[in-house]
Amino acid sequence: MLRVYNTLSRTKEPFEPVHEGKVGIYLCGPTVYKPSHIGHMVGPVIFDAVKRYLAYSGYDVTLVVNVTDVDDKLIAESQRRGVPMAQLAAEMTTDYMNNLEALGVDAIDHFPRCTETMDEIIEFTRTLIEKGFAYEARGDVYFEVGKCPGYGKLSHRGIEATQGDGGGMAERKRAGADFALWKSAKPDEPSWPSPWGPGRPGWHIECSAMSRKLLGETFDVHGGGLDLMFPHHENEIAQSECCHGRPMARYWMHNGLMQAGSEVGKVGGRHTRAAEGDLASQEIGKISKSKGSEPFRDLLKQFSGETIRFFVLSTHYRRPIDFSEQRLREVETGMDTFHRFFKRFERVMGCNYYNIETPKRINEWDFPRDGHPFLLAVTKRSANFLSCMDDDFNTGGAIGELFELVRLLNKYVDDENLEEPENRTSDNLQKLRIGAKRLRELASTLGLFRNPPQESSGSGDDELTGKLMELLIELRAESRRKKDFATADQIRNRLTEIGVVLEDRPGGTDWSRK
RNA sequence: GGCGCCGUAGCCAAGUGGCUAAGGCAGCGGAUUGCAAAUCCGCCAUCGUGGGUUCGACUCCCACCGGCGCCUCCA
Repeated sequence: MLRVYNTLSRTKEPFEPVHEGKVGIYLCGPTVYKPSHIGHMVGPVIFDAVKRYLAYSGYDVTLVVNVTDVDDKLIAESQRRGVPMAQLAAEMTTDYMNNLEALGVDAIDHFPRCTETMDEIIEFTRTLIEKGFAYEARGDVYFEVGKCPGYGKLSHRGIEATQGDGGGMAERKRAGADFALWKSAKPDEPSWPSPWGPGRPGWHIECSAMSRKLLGETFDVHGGGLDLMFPHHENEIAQSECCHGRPMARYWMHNGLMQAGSEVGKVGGRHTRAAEGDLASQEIGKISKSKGSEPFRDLLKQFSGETIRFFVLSTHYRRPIDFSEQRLREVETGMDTFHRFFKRFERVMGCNYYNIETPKRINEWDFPRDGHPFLLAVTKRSANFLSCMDDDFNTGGAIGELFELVRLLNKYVDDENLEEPENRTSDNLQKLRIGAKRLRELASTLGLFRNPPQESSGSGDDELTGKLMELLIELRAESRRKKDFATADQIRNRLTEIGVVLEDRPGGTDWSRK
């Protein structure tokens, strides 16, 4: 039974979608005015995994992530750079999409743009005026917070605590807490025609309009970073619920924010065991435009998207996570265990791990329960994995079970001595396949290990390198046969120095980089 | 000041009112190996501090200390 933590109630609640078997998720996406940094990627990675798991659990899931391509920051940046806003937005949207692709985030169904939702936004705004929840003031339209019963129920604030007069427009508002639905355009600003004159949407209204357009008046999950809870989400609720007279979303899920030490941005450098006191003294804080942080695409030069994905999912989504390159390196080391097993699987089975077909839905489990200890252990760990995920998407705990699964698989290969071809039987191969399949199936729900990592493609090295390695390995094998270990070790040591690792196995010697 | 979060081994990180407190990284010992690498086995925590509730708390309550977020169109 899946349980989800709902910010509205501050408790974990049983998950019951509005329409049986279907789930609609809306996630607040980026304002595309600058290249995205790692903080922007946390939400997409988490909700991509949430969707995968829900789909695996049997739901028909629709995931929507909006792209804000009209906004004050966008206008400011386009003026600063002397580039049309639409062009800037297009560039930054491409950057964002590339980053998502690198992370393996491909479960998002719709990316509505603000500029493409203008009719709905205007319509929404007009309805709010008609219903008396909003008022026009010299070309602006404001939502009247005082008219909205229950305002503040998400962030648990009273209206009196929600002052903040924006920038200079306070005198047009009836109350300080009122917020803009529509902003009149200054002469040099991009604008869209409206019943109130040329202007652009306020920050919050697009989400209300888009979510209704794509998911309906009441949908299942609304997600976003913790920092958006107030005022953004609070205002979305006010707009949508006053307009529709019914709940906007059943579950509000807020992810913790990525934090960064002063280390962020320092690429490369020494990474020998960092001195103990070093980390403690670092200033930790939220990643934001003011603190600055490197564009995500630059981080991708150092770490694979999958490493970053693994890193993000290794912590529970509601908790803050500290970014550090050292951490990422450690994650890489951990992931190697999986990648090595996948190669091992291929050696033993003669077929590619990444080609194993896995069930898309949990009810398609086809696990023989014949009481074999290995299979029983695999089943136990698989069940634990599901329990973790069912408990408010505890991806950290689930990943722990994944490690247990690889251990079990490696142990089985060891115990059965499957590196030696003569020990392979259809029975033990079959069991190994079943176990590996389960690992792949579960990891897929987190979006992990779906495709081979870049490095291990083998084709990355040219033909000459391959031939030369073959030669060296052959020479070394010859030396070993003659018990000339000095020469054999010299070859291996020299190769280690240049970043090539040799591994001797029953079937021969393998080499790999790094 | 208001609202809220967090403090589990050297580091990261799950979890739980009583059963061996997951897992990862690092480290140590062992099996394996000509030696390695990889893999496997084993070792490595009384859960910030002080009270309280309870037959029993790391888990619930209170206080304190320490770290952090929002209250500013920052995911």
